[in-house]
Amino acid sequence: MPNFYATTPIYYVNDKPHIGHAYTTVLADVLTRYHKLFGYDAFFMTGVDEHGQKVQKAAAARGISPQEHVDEYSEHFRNLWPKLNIDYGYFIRTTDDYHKKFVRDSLQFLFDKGEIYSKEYEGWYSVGEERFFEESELVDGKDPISGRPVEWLSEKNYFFKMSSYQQKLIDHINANPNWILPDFRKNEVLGFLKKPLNDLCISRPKSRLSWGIPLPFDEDFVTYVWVDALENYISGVQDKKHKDGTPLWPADFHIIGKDILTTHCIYWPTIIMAMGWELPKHILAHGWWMIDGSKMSKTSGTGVNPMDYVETYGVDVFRYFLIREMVVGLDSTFGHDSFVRRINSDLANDLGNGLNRIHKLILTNFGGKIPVPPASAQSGEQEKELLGYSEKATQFAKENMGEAKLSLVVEEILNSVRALNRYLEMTAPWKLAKSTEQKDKDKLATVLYTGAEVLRVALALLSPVMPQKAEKGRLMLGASDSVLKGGETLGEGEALFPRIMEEK
RNA sequence: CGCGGGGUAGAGCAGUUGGUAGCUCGUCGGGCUCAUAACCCGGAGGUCGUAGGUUCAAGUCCUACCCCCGCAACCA
Repeated sequence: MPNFYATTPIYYVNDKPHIGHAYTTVLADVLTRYHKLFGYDAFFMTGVDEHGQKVQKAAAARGISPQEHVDEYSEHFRNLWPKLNIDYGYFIRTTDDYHKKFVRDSLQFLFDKGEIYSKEYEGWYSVGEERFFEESELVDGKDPISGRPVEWLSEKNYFFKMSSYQQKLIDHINANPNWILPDFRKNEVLGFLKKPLNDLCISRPKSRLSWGIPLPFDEDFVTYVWVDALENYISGVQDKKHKDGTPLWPADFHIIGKDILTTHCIYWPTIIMAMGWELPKHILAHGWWMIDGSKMSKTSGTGVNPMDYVETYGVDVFRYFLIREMVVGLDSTFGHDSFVRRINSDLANDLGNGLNRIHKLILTNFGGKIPVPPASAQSGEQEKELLGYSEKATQFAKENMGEAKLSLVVEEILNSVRALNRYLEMTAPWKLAKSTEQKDKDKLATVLYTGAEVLRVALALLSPVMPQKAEKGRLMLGASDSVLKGGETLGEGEALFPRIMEEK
């Protein structure tokens, strides 16, 4: 049994969950479910990043400890995932003790190995923003964000010798052209690596930031984000194994948004190299959701709120839209009209309606039992052609889930459903039903059986995207898990995907 | 010369290794009546941002330019 381990980023616990988090996690979930469907021992991990300045500040403002704050806020994410039908294997929190130990051990290892050194950092520091700015970033000599004055400050910090792994990283990328997906992101990273890499500042003095993991070799400092956050991918599964006993790491996929490409394709791999670990097999960077043409903003609460759609129209339909609409890698738009159009056209008109057609025809003509097809069934030209669509979709799904071309996979599945609707038009079972001739009766049984089979396959292939709806559809067909059996009794008929009706 | 993405029918988008330009919606006409005002057939509508180049052949490769957008080192 082949194995599969994927990760989402760990989300910053202080953030309010939005469509970005939802999409990344749904994508990971769907990918994982596809691998399960095709016989993999598949697992994915998500979680939250709980340290840092914003948490420290937010907790202070609420008059509670940072730990109390993150205990409460981490639930925002943990509670969201069931609502989105997310079936994660493990949820990691960076304040978990085993994680902190893992991070401290690795920092000590790097320090002992000479990969970490300290130096005085000098720069323009903004007290308001609590960070340094480059000379070039300043606006009129002031903090470009708040406009407040900055002061020249000197501060000791610890640095990771990232620069010494630059060439090794470039070599690895060139030797593994599918390591970073999609392709143009790989080029972007290579472009970035043309310039000399700096070393990476991995600490903050406790005086500035106390809410973090203390450096094992200097307790006056805490580690700053990179090592802490990125190592979750390994620390979270260090004691876990695939069913065949192999460890989960290295991951098959890191699924990330394009904004954190550099952290995952440069910082993280160089840390891994320094630690002597194995590199992840693929890093998949997706695009952003635009809301009505503008970039999603977590601060401006204006316009469409995609998360409301889960509540209003249902989870599975929401998941379908995300997966069908976004070409993995590129940006997409979340718009009300396109949502309604997509759902009505693909799911209500084609799939749901097609299912009802078959259901009703079997109900009235065969007393609600799947007709037993005569021997000639499926050997007719029309049947072969129709079933060809199902086979093509199955094949396409197997081949393309590896590169996560899910929008195309879904489109291919829908093609088989559209073919079914055409097939019904050509064979006109409602006319066959009126005939008394045996050959027409045989054909009728064949048509309805074949039609039901195509739907069964389509629903099975869509189950990673729409787990609940696919299951309901399967029950409607009375189909057992793998095969459609003649003689099985249909389930209750219902509009699986109600058409979204709106007054205009 | 910072980096990257996009510019394809009225709208929104696909277009793998170059070989008659597709999909969904909308629109016009027709059909069917099993079905969720659904479904099926046909039509109209595109000089694939601009200008060159390579090639027997380019939306698809090369060059230059124009327009829109994002990123520029912790917003998926």
